[in-house]
Amino acid sequence: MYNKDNIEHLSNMFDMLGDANRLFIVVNLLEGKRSVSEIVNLVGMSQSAVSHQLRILKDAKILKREKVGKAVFYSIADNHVETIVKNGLVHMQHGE
Amino acid sequence: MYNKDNIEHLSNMFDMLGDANRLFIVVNLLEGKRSVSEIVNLVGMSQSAVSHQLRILKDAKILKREKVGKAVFYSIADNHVETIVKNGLVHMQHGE
DNA sequence: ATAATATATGAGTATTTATTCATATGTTCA
DNA sequence: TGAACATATGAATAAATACTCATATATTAT
Repeated sequence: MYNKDNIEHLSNMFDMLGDANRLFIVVNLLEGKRSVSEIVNLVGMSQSAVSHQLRILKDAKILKREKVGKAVFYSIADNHVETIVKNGLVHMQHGE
Repeated sequence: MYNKDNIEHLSNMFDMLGDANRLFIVVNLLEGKRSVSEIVNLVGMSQSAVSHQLRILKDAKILKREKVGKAVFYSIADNHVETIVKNGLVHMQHGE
């Protein structure tokens, strides 16, 4: 049977991806890092709301943060996240 | 870029799996169908709480329901769900 | 028909969560 | 230094959520 810690960890990850706005952000970051303002434009939420969500995603280690001048870039933290999201998308596209 | 409907659909799915108790139920069902009372014993929640969550999972088409006598069996609805959960577990087990 | 067992459900409640609004912080440029 | 820009943050609020408790429904057995 499966390790309960793994399950809890995985459920946290799914929980982070279980919000359409957050998932939309993460999916867009599959193509590479983006600044906060780029993300704001893509997702169509307020700057504040985006910033709050980015903090949540960073704290959960779904995203990582990198500051360049006055801009801040976010990108996907590791390839586990990337794979899980990509796998999910593949399954969505194949009907049902 | 990715279809917004797919993303929303996928986020719903992640949302369903984003609760440790629900994910624990689903993971246990990877091994096959289980009755409600079996699930109650496995997960250690009250019968009522389990029943509520099973209904949520069934409505979200994560699980399907099958009645046999006075027992009700739940099982994973389709192999998309199965694959997403299994992939997730694999990634959890390989460190991070 | 009644009791026993299995599951479901509705109401109520407490907690979590996502947003907004206002403002703070940090950085570059004039 | 001060204005302009980019991002972050705290408080407040509204909505969603996961329980519990009590009870309903359905099935089987006596």
